[in-house]
Amino acid sequence: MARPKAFDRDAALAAATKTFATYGFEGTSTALLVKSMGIGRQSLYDTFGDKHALYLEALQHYCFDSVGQLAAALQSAGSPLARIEAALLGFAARIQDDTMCLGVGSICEFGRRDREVAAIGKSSATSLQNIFAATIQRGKDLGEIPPEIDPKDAARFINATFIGLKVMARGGATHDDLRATVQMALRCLG
Amino acid sequence: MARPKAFDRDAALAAATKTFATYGFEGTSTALLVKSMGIGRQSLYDTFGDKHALYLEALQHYCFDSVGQLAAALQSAGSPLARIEAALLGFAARIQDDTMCLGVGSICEFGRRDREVAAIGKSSATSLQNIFAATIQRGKDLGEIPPEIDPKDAARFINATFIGLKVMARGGATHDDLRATVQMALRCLG
DNA sequence: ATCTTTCTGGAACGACCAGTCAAATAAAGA
DNA sequence: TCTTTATTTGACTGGTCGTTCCAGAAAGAT
Repeated sequence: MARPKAFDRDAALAAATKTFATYGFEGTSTALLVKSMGIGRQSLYDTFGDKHALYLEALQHYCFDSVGQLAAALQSAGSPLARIEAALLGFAARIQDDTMCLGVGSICEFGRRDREVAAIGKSSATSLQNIFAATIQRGKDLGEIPPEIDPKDAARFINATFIGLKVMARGGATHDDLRATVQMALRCLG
Repeated sequence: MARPKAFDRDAALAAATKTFATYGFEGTSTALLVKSMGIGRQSLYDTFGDKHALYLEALQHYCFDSVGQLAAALQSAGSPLARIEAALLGFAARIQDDTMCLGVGSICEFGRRDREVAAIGKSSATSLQNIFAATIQRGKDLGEIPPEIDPKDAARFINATFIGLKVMARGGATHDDLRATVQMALRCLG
């Protein structure tokens, strides 16, 4: 073994994630990445491959983390409806410092052109909707949510509203606007 | 007066709009614009200024048209709820040929960094939500929508879901998925 | 038909892009 | 301490970016 890396790989990846989330893939130059990650150019290429590979890894990592955090928030004890409300609002609040949700950003920027990006997006959307569906099922079991609601449809709908919230937050919507929107969405489940 | 332009300005602008909607601002090169618009390089710069000015004009035009079309669809006679459903589905269906809604795309790509882009987005979102609110008010008057619904909140919520639908369509959601999602959203108003 | 004004198309510009190379540096093992 | 191996640093590459210049072509006005 020889000289170890002088930077924290995870921290560098997190910085890249934030930069990509703010400026998009095409809007982020390698010079900006090098600067925001605080590492040398060659270190970037040695450690992460190239710009596209770095983007994929950032996206993968971001989606995995986000779904995990939302799962934790949704699966904790308490009223399922209240959990959903808190999870959506908590997440949307993080957008407001001018960074987009990288998952939504990647879909908007690439659509289905980039197969790898699309696969990550599709897979994490499925995971997230499964978690929403489980929470909704729990709400049905508890009698909070009426039995005629199909958990899969409702989960997809909640995800759609969630995406809309993130875009609105990116556009500068106030926290009050977001909260009122979430409360309207939850009416459907009540 | 001298030689008239050999191309249709509106058609060229429409082509640019489609290209921007597909690849985003940063993802669209002037070479691609020249090709997709079917005009010469110099004609582009003489007629539209520069790439950014062309983007702004395309965005403005697109938002104006879209809001107008949605207004027409929403204000036509018939059940307000059915009008909303048809308007949302009709619009989302147009996304599927791998072009994004340019309005949503611009917010996702730029956030609030570009003041002019943000202003267009904000203004057309307000217009659209006013139209939704009027339609919802009409639904209340007709007794289709319960009186405790606040039209402004409901309109913002419908817009959020609408944005989510467009992103999902861009990501490859099926028409059935979109329809089920719209129907869930309309439950909130019923 | 000629003039004048505009449009057109191709070549060219400097700036910046993503990515590479090689010399210099630093840490671990002998 | 000396070798080995990896990381770092910064200069550098070919290519593409948005934009402009220029010469030629075309159509209304005279």
